[in-house]
Amino acid sequence: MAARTTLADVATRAGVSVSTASLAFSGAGPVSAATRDRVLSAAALLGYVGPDPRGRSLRSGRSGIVGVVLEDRVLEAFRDPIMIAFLDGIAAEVSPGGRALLLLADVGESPHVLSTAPMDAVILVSCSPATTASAETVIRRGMPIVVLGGSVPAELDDVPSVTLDDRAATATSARHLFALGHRDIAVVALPTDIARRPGPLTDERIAACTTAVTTERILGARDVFPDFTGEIATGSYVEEGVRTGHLLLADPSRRPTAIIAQSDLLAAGVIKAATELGLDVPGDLSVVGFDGVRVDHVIDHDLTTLVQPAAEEGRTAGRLVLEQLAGGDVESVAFTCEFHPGGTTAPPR
Amino acid sequence: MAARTTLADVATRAGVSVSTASLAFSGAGPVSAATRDRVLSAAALLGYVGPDPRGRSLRSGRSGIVGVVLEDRVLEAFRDPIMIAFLDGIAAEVSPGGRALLLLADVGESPHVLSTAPMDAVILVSCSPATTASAETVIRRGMPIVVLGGSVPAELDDVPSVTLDDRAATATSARHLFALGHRDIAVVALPTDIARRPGPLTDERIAACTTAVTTERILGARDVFPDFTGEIATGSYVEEGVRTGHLLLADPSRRPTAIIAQSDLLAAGVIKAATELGLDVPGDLSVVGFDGVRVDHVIDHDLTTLVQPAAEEGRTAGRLVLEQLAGGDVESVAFTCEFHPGGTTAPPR
DNA sequence: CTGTTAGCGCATTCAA
DNA sequence: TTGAATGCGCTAACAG
Repeated sequence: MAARTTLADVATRAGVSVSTASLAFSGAGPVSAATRDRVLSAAALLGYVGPDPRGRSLRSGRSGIVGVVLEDRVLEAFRDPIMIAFLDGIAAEVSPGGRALLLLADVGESPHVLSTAPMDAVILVSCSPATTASAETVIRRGMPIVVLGGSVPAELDDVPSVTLDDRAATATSARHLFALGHRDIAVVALPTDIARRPGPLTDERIAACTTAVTTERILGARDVFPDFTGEIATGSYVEEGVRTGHLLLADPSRRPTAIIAQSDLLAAGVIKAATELGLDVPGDLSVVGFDGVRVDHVIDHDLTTLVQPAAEEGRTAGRLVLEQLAGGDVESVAFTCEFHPGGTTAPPR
Repeated sequence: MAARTTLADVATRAGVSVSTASLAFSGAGPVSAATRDRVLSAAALLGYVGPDPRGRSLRSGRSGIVGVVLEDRVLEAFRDPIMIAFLDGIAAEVSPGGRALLLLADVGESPHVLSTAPMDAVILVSCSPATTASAETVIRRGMPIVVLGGSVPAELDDVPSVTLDDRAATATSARHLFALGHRDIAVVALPTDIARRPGPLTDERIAACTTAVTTERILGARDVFPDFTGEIATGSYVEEGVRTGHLLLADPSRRPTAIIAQSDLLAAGVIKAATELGLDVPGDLSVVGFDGVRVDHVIDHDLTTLVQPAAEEGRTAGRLVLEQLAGGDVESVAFTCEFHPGGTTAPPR
């Protein structure tokens, strides 16, 4: 590994000073076309690709990197298309500035990276108390933070965030079911704690819930149906919808007429479970989802759901980061879900 | 934004020299427990999180970042679970060392990042000629590279890679179909060029194919069936399988008895198309896939397919990177697919 | 328009 | 076991 050629080498070769060479590359200052050409061709000759980011970032104080913190490991996090849409939105907003995304997945496993990784700012995606703890590290580093995804944990109240009207939105779909005549519903909930323990959705579990999104969506259902049963899933996966669906639908004598699933993947799973049990959706069972992810590959229904503008949320999170990096003051942004009445809800038999 | 506290501040506060403070943090050198404690508590007092990565990386020459280059933008790239598995494998291998992944998606759009992003090494995932062009930049930067995913484009022959026996594997599933008695098959191919143009799979298109994976898998089918028709998909998506499936199955008089899909998602789509046309799989049509991704949410079949060890490939790519960073010489690794005989193939009617 | 001068924050020599 | 000095590669002031 030969010694890397540096800007100084290029400058010498071109017969100019280092600072001039620097300006020639950054294009920031006034450099005559002739000198720039000389510098650039000298660089080409020496195989110099451009200023070393290490020196540059030490000097400028900027790395051009935006960290994206995910609670889960990659494999789990990206099973839910909503995550991919978030990330895509962030990338779309941030990349044009020449910035790149540092993926910090499963941060609970190695919290150390948060204090050692070179970044200019951080976006916390769908965080729970587990990640908010490590978020303090980031704050101490003096870096801008934005929280993205669903509701914001109370601990991060003062951090700019991109949120969703989880409660109101869920209440909308609940009212839709109520208006259709449903009185006996069940909820398939997202995880309520970091351990992702499954189990019946009891008042105790609800009270102990540490995941803001889950709580809010439960409250939205409560706003319309004061009383309902439910099951807690271990994550937003189709097979968890199938599992919980079977639990809720197995006993015909205690079978709800409608199920509110807290994600589209869970809803798709519930519908599959219902079909397996010989139930017709929406004839025998109404199902609503949440997210507005397209699940038509999975089920042959047009799912009644709440569409969240995931890509737009991602972009907004990116924008809030950029604005903070530009020195601006930033306000949280709240998005609204749009109710999509599909073909999976109908009056109860 | 107050001036950041530096290691020097901490050292002063602790009444030691900067170098001692440095040692106290890195733990590399001999420091008495007493002094280390003094340094650490001084740091805590000042809210010092740890050495600034900028200074550290300039000095050490290492950023602790591994770049992952994806051809597509995030939204498209991660629609295929195989990509997620790759990334998860890479992260699993690389994270324990405190390293993080820099996601460089849709690099064609902003090739500049490749020469400006702080990285120690780069993994090119499923690259085509489009990305190999920009790979030269990385090579000129003197950074280790590993190519991951499918077959390697000829241009990157000399770069260490993690490959798959695409051709031999496809030949295996083709022989399976042949042994069942199929003589009239069709292929649903992955994109053949960067533009992802769809269309019939003609000899011209095959000859002009710039995607190594696609070519290899076509050749594998050719090894058994010298002659077949086919359609080119615009990507590894279920709906593309549906679309191409309809094209291939619409005309009953020219309907193949079996379809080789170059990915499981495409295969799932083909099966959906067949079902929509009232065909029974495998009764009226046999279908094989490729990848070994679990698509049982999408179709109610146990897909006959070729299982590639995606997570293992990702891990290996990560390992090859780490070994190169450690100064080691590295050999390419070739993986083998395992044929999984599922329930979507049977003798033709 | 170009050159000179200073560090950015840290890890690593080498001495003490 | 600790401290003093040095420079990693670059950019931003300022002076010319």
